[in-house]
Amino acid sequence: MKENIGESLHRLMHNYRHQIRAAALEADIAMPVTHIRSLKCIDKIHNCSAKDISDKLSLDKSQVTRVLKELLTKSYITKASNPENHRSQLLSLTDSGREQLSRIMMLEHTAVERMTRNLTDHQIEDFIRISNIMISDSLSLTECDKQN
Amino acid sequence: MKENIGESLHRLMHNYRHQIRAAALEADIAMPVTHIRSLKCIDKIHNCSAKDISDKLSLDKSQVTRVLKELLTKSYITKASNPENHRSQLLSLTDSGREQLSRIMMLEHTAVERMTRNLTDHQIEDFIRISNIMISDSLSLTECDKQN
DNA sequence: AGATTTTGGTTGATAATGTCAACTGACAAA
DNA sequence: TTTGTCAGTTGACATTATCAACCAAAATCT
Repeated sequence: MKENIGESLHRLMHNYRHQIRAAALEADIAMPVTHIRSLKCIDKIHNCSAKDISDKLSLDKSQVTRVLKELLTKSYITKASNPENHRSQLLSLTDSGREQLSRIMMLEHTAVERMTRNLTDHQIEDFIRISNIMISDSLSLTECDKQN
Repeated sequence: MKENIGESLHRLMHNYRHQIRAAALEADIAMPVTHIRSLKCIDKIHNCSAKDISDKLSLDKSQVTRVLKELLTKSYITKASNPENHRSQLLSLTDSGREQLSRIMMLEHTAVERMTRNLTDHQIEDFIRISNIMISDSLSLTECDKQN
């Protein structure tokens, strides 16, 4: 039974991305999922840094650098140097970024709503809880990885 | 709460792949996850065709063609023309493919075992059941897509 | 203080995965 | 026989992931 977890994950992931992407296209918003996730992260974390994104989203630092570069050129975010620490940088959404994000959030919400329409709130909570247990179990094994 | 499903999925997926890949590397088996999944599919489905793989794994046909080509050159599988239908092809594992797969399955098993070590069997079943509901819910919305 | 290490971020290179459209040959329906 | 569908292939490209080398700021050590 356990052996099926991998396949379930793959298929679920695939469908989830597909939903999000399709919804975005329908609304004439063309943005890769990674960019969306990054925007959300910047919105959520006050004075967010690239490191924060890399940590929260499990993305490689280099990937983050590139995503941020694109978000910058599209003027969805701004980058300010941190007076407290000149290594890091303070990221924040511009008005247009915030606006874009809120449109995306609505789309995502309806997509998730569809995907979960046959689930009870209880099941959804279970699902997230179980996911988080598995995530932290995997992480506790890779703590030797200084990467990311 | 529901909004977190996406992030949970991403992180879980990322960690799962990482585990599998790390385990494979440790055992000197270098094979992309998609190839592994395809091998498993061919092993599971008797007289498997490329279409079967595309369907079961939610992979694009073109992706499947390329994966099969590589598996062929590595002699993990064989391709025979179907006497019943000259459009499709019968895929099957070679001895070396079968051997490789069984080694991988052991690795994956321990990886999954680790990831789920703090979960009860009941929780795992729940997780898979809920996943499958979400998958079929998404699929029922994209049935207009003739692609894949 | 000066030397060393760590940290946050950047760049380059490349692998793996996903998506789309055009195309072939075999088959099916009309 | 024409037309349409199906399984698979190919080309082109976008997105995501991984790794190593690198820089400058900051923390640590001695």
